[in-house]
Amino acid sequence: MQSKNARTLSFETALRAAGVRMTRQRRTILEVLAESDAHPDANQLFRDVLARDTSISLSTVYRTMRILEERGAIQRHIFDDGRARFEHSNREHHDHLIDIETGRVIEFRSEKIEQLQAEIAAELGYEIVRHRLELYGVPKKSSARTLRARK
Amino acid sequence: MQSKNARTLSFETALRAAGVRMTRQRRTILEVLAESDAHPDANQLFRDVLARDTSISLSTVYRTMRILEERGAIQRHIFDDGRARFEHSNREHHDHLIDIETGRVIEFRSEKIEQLQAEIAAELGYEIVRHRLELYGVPKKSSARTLRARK
DNA sequence: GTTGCACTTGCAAATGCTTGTCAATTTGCT
DNA sequence: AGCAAATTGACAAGCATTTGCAAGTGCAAC
Repeated sequence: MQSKNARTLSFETALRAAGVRMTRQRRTILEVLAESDAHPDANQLFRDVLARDTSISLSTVYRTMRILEERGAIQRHIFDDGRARFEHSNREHHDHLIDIETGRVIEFRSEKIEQLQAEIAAELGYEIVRHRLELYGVPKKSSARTLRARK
Repeated sequence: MQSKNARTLSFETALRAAGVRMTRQRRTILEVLAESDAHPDANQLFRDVLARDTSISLSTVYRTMRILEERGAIQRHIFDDGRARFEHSNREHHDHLIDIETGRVIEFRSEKIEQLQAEIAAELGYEIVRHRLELYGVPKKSSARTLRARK
């Protein structure tokens, strides 16, 4: 509770410093986004936000997302379904593994892959500005992990 | 010339075997796609195709792309501009490096990265069905490659 | 080569997500 | 409190892509 507020507040402070006015709508949207550990799309976010404040429009959700993205406060991901999904920026960089069957999004990070990417780009004469790595998969029936978990 | 026809023909044969009727429109679209070494989007493809046959509609391009994708004959990529781009499947798997400044798409392949991806997925209890890896970058001013090229 | 019918096509209208317009409201500064 | 500028909600518009439908075409069987 306390930590959640702290997280939201620091978020607000940073945005205020960047010249973003704190409106009731934005505060609510930020709260919802801060508490969500998923990767909601605009509509999902809109619905979640509506549960707390019935006077927020979808336009505002989109506008807020755009502003937050420009300020670097959030990140926009577009997976294979074509819709934009949002998540906080104030966390470590990571890539995504998407469960094709359920749509669940799992985050992961691999230093090795990051490094290899940089090497490959360098070989091609490029410097990476950003990248996108998404793995689409299905749960393994009999992975080592599953077997271990069964014991 | 000869090889181009051969490529297009084998393409046709395979599709016919898969139960796809060969219409004038589809043949033209396939030809254009087979000759293109770029990653055209629907509109670009449409324009290229129009140059050979004025009686082909954009709908047909889209419909054909969908059918070819379902048959595994082509692959669909959606980069950061949000539009779908198409390319032949009858080539080795590869990933993409996109030049942010020019939009140029460079293909590359890394066995190591492929392997790492599989390992990561396995650790998370998943099996990869497909993946998407895109590097967005800018040309390096002074890479080893550039220096070498200057000599 | 003709026939028949399911498959295709072009066109226009519809879709789904996202952005733009604008009058009315709200924010943050003084 | 008072005001300029930023923000909002409602709705229209934009864009890539898909779909409904009437007319046209490929191709397997005759």
